[in-house]
Amino acid sequence: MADNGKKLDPRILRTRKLIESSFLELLEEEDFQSITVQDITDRATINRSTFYAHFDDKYMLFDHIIRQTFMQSIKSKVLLSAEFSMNNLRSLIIAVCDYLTRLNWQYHPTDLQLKPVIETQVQSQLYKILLNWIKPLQTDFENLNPSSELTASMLSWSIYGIGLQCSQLGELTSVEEVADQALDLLSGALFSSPSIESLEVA
Amino acid sequence: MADNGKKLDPRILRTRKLIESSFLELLEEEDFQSITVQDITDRATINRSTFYAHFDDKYMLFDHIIRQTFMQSIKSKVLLSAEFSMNNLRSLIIAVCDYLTRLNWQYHPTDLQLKPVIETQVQSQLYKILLNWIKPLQTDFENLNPSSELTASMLSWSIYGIGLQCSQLGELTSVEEVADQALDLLSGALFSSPSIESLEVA
DNA sequence: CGAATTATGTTGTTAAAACAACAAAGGATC
DNA sequence: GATCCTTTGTTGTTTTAACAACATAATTCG
Repeated sequence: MADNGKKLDPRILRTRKLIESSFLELLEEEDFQSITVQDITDRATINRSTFYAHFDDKYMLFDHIIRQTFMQSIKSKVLLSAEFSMNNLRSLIIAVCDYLTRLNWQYHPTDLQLKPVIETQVQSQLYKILLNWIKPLQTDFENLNPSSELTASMLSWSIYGIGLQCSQLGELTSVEEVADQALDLLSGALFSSPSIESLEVA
Repeated sequence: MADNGKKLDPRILRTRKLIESSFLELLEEEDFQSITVQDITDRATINRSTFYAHFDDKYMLFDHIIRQTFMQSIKSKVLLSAEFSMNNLRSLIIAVCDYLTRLNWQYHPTDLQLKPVIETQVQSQLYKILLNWIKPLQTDFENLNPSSELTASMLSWSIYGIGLQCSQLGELTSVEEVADQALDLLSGALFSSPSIESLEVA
């Protein structure tokens, strides 16, 4: 999605992968704050200054990691090239719940400042996915309300909220159950929209 | 032993390790002849021409790998810094048998031309080890017969022969049993030597 | 056999990583 | 608060790896 078309030097790819995997390993061992850039580069067997040629700092690295792991996780469970449908929306919701639940288990709750980073990345990626789904439906009815952008924005935040709720409930409630309840609410809102009212559940 | 005291560039170490591990992986999947330099460098995520900056060709790489894995295996089972004794000699014989037996299982018998490479490396490494053990014993009796060099040479070839025998017998015979039989023969020969006749079994 | 493909080894140029050294910010300790 | 020590981020230079292009074996295959 944000992939550069250029052929990247293999050394760049290797170095980035080394940084990413080292960082992910370290995150499972200790909390974010106590990890130094030197720790990361030591494990990656690269020079510290090389790190700064790829990332501004460890916060930017975390930002990148969240975007990457999120998209990776979503791609394995949802067909992003697909069209907008209640079934696809359901898959997306469940995938987001899964991802955020895993994060909740994995990272120490001491790293409170990481939440906004996760929030921003997850929401903005969801927005892009949803807009790609919704946009084609609206081409025949240009300039109608609500706009694709507004719908995508509201949906992305809703789904993020669902995922957050899900991750806080933990394993107590079934993810599918929560997703279906949320879908009921969303369908009511969506079917009042003139451009996507033809999408009743099959 | 043959380690260079210089601090090597981390990139060199990383590249070599990548080449070595890729090559070892490929050797478990297919036979030596069918492996190309490109195959190795593809898996190692390095450029083909970089390979030639480190090794002349894949034969030299194999040579290096044998030396490396042999010494690694021996070091884990025998104290190379120790002095010459029947017990240490026994450990060494068993370690060589183990190594050659594993090789026999691991590599395809189609690669017949690899045997001389293995032979040369194993024998020459054994020679170095034995000479380091024997040399100190002879300092008091310089220029006596047989020389340390001759003793080390004969012993190294003997042990290589034992290992070869062992690897051909396979799992049928106990390695320890073969080693003890060989030790009986060797002790007879060694105790006629004036410089190491004081080494009777404890 | 002869042509086509594939693998090998080499070279000169370009891009990336290593390194050392630095100033400055942050934390810990007394 | 002053001091020490660690971490951060930056810079200029050197070394290594990538790349492309080439000539030349070695294989495959019609």
